[in-house]
Amino acid sequence: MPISGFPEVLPAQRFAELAVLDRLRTTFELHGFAPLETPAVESLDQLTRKGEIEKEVYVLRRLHADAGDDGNVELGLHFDLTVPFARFVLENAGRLEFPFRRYQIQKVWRGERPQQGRYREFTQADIDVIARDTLPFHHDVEVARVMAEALSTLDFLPPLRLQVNNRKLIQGFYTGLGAPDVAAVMREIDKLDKVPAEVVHRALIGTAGLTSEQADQCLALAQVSSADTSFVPAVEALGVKHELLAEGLAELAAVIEGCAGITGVTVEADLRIARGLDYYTGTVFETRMQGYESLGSVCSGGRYDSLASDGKVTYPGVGISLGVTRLLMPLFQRGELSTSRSVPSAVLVALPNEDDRAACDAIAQQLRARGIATEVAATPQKFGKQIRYAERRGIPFVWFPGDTHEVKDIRSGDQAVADPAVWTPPTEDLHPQVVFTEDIP
RNA sequence: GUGGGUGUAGCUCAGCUGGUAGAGCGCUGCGUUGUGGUCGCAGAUGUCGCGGGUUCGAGUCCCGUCACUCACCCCA
Repeated sequence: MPISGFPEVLPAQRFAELAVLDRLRTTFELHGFAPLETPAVESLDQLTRKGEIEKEVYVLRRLHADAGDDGNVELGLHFDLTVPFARFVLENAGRLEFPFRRYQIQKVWRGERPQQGRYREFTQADIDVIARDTLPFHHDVEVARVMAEALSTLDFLPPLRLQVNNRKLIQGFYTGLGAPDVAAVMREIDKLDKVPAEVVHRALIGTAGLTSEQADQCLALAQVSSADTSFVPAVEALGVKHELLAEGLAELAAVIEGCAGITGVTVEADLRIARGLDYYTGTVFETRMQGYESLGSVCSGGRYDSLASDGKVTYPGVGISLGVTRLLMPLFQRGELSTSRSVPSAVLVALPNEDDRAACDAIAQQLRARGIATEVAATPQKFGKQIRYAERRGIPFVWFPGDTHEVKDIRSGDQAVADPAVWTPPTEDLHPQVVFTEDIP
């Protein structure tokens, strides 16, 4: 049994995961994002630079470390890809062309207690755009759009909703309303997922120091959501006025408009999204998967104006991070996502006799040369056994060598004469196909 | 870190107030002597998580421990 929180991915599942990674990569690169890989290990200084001691970091240590030579450089495994990226940007600022756009798909580690959808080792796929001094707002739109497009290529997943909000908008709203502690209001509003509105209402009065009317207003704002820009008049109707609010509204509207026309993924403004107390300063993202709401967000991010700074120059950025493991493992566990077969082979060449192995290998080579994944039967068992071997693994075709070759589609039972120099399986059988099975009775 | 739940065959689980360990699925073989799936017949597999205690006797009761799992916290 694998160690809890360190998922083990079986072949059929791994095919699905690789398909996801391929599509993400393709989309990211189509939009000009450059690949980057940073080390799994960073100095503890770097990892905790933002004072985020909250995150449980796995530290790295040699089993046989010399007692005397304690080399007091403390190392840890990275817990996300944004912090290492910020370090990378600062170190390479002189060599980079800004705005710098990169994608990064890597494992990260967090020493938390694992549970459904929460792992200690998992894969994240991040895209970020970072600039020197100032980063034009249209990159917020770009990042949202690229991730939404990437997600829409994952057509075998349950429906996804990319929910967008803007910290300026809610901050401006709460400030314009006269809230004494804006951060406290956000913290309480963030609990609306799990706590009934009445409880949040009481907390807004008790903990965040609002009047009952102000609390009503905050809850009213949190209820606003729309997949188009109709949220703008809805917010304005609440009657609160503030410069930041107006700015945030305009930005959020721009993101929603910029994502218009994307199909397969719902992109909507949802004014309850707050993203805790992170480094986000404007646009914020969260993503939920239908039927898997309890997982929380599977893809989050936002605008951070001051994540990276060397004291003189500040590098503002905007990014979004997809939790590939969180997205896929729960689907695997419920048996809703799998692959048409557990091996790459599209063809099994039957082996009549051990003496025929060389001839069978030659047939396999002919097929492989044309891109058809092929294996030769391991032992010259009865053909019934060899067919069953293929069936168990989901291999769709069994090849019978002879004076006239024959190939059998073991799903239909159809068998026909074939020439290894020209025969090709249907395109959909060439590679394992990712399949989403609605639900199992 | 805090608080619940669960550990029995490869998998899903049953096993009552203690009395020598079970089902379904899967697996292997045969029927079907070189073309699978259906069907029939036969067969194999367990340190009952681990350690201790109570008892004539513990899968069952008690204590400890480990693992898994769920919730809180936090988040992908």
